[in-house]
Amino acid sequence: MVQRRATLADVARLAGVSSKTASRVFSDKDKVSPATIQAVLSAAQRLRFRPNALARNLRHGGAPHTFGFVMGELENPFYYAVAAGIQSTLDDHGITLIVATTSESAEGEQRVADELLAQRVGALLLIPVSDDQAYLQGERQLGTPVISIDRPARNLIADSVVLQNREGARQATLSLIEHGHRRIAYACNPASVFTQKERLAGYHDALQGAGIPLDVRFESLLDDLNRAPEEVIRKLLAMEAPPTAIIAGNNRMCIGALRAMREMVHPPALIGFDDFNTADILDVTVVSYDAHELGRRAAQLAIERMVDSSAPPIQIELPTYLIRRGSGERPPTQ
Amino acid sequence: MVQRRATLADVARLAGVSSKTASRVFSDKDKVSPATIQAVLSAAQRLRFRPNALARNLRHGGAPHTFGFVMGELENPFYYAVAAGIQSTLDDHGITLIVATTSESAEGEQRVADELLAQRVGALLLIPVSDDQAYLQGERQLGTPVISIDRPARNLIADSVVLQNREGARQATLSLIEHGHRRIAYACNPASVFTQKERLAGYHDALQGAGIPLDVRFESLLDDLNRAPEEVIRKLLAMEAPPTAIIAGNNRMCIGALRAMREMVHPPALIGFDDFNTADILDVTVVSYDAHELGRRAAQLAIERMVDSSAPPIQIELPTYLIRRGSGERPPTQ
DNA sequence: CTGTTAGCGCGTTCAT
DNA sequence: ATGAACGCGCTAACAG
Repeated sequence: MVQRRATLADVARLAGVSSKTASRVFSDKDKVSPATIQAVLSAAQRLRFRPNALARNLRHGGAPHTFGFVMGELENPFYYAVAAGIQSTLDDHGITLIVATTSESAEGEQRVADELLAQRVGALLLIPVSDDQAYLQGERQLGTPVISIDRPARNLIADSVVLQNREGARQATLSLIEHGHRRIAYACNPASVFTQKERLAGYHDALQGAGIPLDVRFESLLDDLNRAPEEVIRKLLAMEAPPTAIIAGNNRMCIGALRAMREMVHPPALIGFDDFNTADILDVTVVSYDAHELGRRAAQLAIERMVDSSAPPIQIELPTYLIRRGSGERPPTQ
Repeated sequence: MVQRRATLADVARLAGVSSKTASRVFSDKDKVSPATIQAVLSAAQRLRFRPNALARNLRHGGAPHTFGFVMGELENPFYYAVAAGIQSTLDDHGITLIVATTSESAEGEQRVADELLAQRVGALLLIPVSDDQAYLQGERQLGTPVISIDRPARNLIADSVVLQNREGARQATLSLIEHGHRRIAYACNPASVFTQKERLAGYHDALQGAGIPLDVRFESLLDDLNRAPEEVIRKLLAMEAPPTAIIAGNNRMCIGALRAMREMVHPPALIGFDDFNTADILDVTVVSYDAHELGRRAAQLAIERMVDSSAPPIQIELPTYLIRRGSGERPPTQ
């Protein structure tokens, strides 16, 4: 039998007090006599009372101590580190984080963001997957902080916390050049997203600075979504005058590269973007960064915006670090 | 300037209709004339109206099309896969998933679970970290489905979806025995959680079945939370008459083992529990399973329970598979 | 320290 | 096809 859920009024009745007094027990504990508190609490327990946050937040005009986080790619460890970073900062401020996830589609993003905003969360953090966040414009103007993580929001004035993608890729490329490479390929997939465009630009910067012409053949495979990462790398290495060094634009591509190079006697040099679990064991040189910090900074920004939502939007850029483990320091094989 | 947020009444006024008519546009679209719909929608847009889910759900007595998921360990890739599995099933049913994360503490679990329930989610999925879920008892009796994932709930009658941990560990151990090992260690940390106890039992089953006595020295390091995984393995291998094979009870321990064995000429055999990203590249034999499926089944169960909450609780067990990649097939070195 | 009144924004009666 | 009034559960304001 589904029994009716107990309300504050029920609890109050059982405890022999007014509903407001009962209410106070769950918020303003201070101003209630100990005896009354006891009576109310035991009544609540008997009735299995659980405060209705919906009603409470409705009354309060929102849920300012709950932040929402929209996460697109559920399978990417990087984003969990971001989530953990957000979490840790919010924990210190007594703010609850609710994460709404989607299966990585533009509509999905908007749907869950709308859902969170409909709950009147105090602030919204998101990793954009759609290329248009205009739908959040109104919300921001109503004072809800919106913070974009990893990529800037598009068609929306919002704060953002991103990586120094361009500089990171430039340094990786430079390091390869210093180790004698001249045929260097950048591989990624998809290539059309912000982070990849930036990294690609950094790669170009370095080549140009060293007077190395772009080899357009190497770019022919960019953004080939139909091909598995491993295969993209194989194709690159099967060219004549193949690259002697490869920069993998993300985690997945890097691991694909490792698979492709598994049985090669003289594998090309490899630098990955994004550190990973076993990179040290596999001696993989990577462009690393503090994903936790990305989340922490975003959360801090959101909290600051709660106080002063009219401040001009800012963009924070976090540094990257080249971690040399061997794979990126191999000299050219020919 | 923080302007007041528009309500349905404001929209109705601007559109020149009653608030109920405006309301219908956002729910019962069918029974409103197209012209009115247009008028209301454009008014809504002008005012940047966003429906207040708090009010709506309050009226409805809950948010049945939103499920909550309590996830403890944010850093464990296994749980992302579970989350993704849940998501994919809920997507098919138009249900939104909100994930509340905790910093892996018992109080954290209860706090976020309470928060979710206070939002009156339709169902609660959780990976227990606390060893007592009695606090959810009342909720389940009120008809909210509670599904426990990876570990059964304790002191709570609830459905659960778990792995065949014991059988998986038994098979791994058996395989090692068949390859000639007799000094086999099981390493994990923490060891006090359900999954590890089960796996340890499976390991014991296999040893006993083969008439191999337990070597208590190998168990002395179980649950040594002060020691990093890598160090636990080092300690094991530094014993006299060390194990010739190791079963790592989870991901972290397995990677720790790989680190510890990195420079060994004749590393012991190794089987890990939980598959991971680069296990194929590192030739690591693992006990694998379908983490996605774990999430999907849990979500299905929750949906079924929404319809019939009085059905007796069931426990689903998902199989594990030994994936032989080399590390587990090495013969004993002495 | 405690009770009364009113209303948060919406949707469910009933009417028309 | 549309509208009026009431109430979901809770708390801010004001008593007392």
